[in-house]
Amino acid sequence: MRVSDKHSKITQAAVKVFARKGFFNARISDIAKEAKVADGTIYLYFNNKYDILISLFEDEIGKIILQVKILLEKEDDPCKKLLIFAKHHLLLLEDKKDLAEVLQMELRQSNKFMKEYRNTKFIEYIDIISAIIHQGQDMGIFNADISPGIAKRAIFGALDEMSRLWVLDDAPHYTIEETAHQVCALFLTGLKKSSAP
Amino acid sequence: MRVSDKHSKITQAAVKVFARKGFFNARISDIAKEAKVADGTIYLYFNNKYDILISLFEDEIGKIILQVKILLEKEDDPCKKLLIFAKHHLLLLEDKKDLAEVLQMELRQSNKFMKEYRNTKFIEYIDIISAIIHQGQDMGIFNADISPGIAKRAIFGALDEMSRLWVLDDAPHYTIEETAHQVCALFLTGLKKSSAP
DNA sequence: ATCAATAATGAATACCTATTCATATTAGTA
DNA sequence: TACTAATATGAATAGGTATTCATTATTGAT
Repeated sequence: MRVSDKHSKITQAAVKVFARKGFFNARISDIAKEAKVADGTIYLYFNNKYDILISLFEDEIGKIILQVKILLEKEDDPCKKLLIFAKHHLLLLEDKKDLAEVLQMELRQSNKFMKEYRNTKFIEYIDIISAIIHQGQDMGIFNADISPGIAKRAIFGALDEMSRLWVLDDAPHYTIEETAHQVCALFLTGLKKSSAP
Repeated sequence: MRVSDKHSKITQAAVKVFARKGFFNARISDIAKEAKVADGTIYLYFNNKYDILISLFEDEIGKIILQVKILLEKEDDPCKKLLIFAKHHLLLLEDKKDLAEVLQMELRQSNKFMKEYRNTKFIEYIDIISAIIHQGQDMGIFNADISPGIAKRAIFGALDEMSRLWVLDDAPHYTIEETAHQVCALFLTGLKKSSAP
């Protein structure tokens, strides 16, 4: 078995265990059992428990960034780009529920206790949104007095809160498609009725 | 010293300690020391460590709900109501940073591992937003095809993500006032330039 | 001042788990 | 096949902490 296979086996196991029990309640032995390796083996591939979480995050969000950037390349309209981003973000919950839960709940919290970890991957991810907004503003489609720095956070926060709804709730009330459309409509045209009916 | 004083002393100490170290890294003895009581005393007022967190949440969010509802009572315009809510939400970070951090980071995570805890206080809090949206729709000011159930989550998520920015980042780039206005503008009028200039 | 409650204490208990490392297994090579 | 280096093992280590409870202090009524 190639080295990378075992590394990835442990990562995948960790995703499952962290999703099920949370980072702090997860035991190294749980992860080892799930990955079908000995406890000690984990320390041949990771420095410590935190390192598993960080490493997992870097790897997985890296993949997500690549995927969504490829999808966005093909599109020019910033409105449609936003919809693509929203759908892709929400789709993670359908495709990789465990991973979505870990990114949602665990990573964010751990951030706080690892100030040294600057989490550049996360910044790279949300900067995809601000790039879309900038483009829309440059094209004259989007309102120029919206701050992309605030809007990117607001949009990410909104999408992420929708995700949390699904993570916590076993019976989702809306489909991903529907939710993505609603959230985009909200951010694109706003709550207020357009003054010219 | 009245019973309720000690209960509240422990709660306040727990807020500080949870904010500083996080729920899982916080020790009962840390809380006891901060509250200037013996470790065992805590168990006269709370069943266990989780109970401190839950209890703290119920008490504090209860107060917040009361406060914001009083503020909203005096206002009729749903747009202004939204701004009041947004400001009030963000203001918590200025007024009670520790509490804001705990509500932000700790509680949410713990939720998942306490499925039996339905967190009705949180629901009550975000339902304030959907009530505002409903009102705006009834008054014919807000677009009727926006789902208040989705919009309440999106707006809460956006505000909460802005909060997280401040919790994690020591040097905030925007003021609360500015952020509240930007977020409200985003949700009220949207990114797109109005088609009738 | 005396006496029950009532409240508070903090050392002891009882249990848990990340990490290490001496040992064993496997893979690669000649 | 024999040998070496690279991998893997899992029991033992070393450290940690939520909770309990026998004891002590406080309170308030008589």
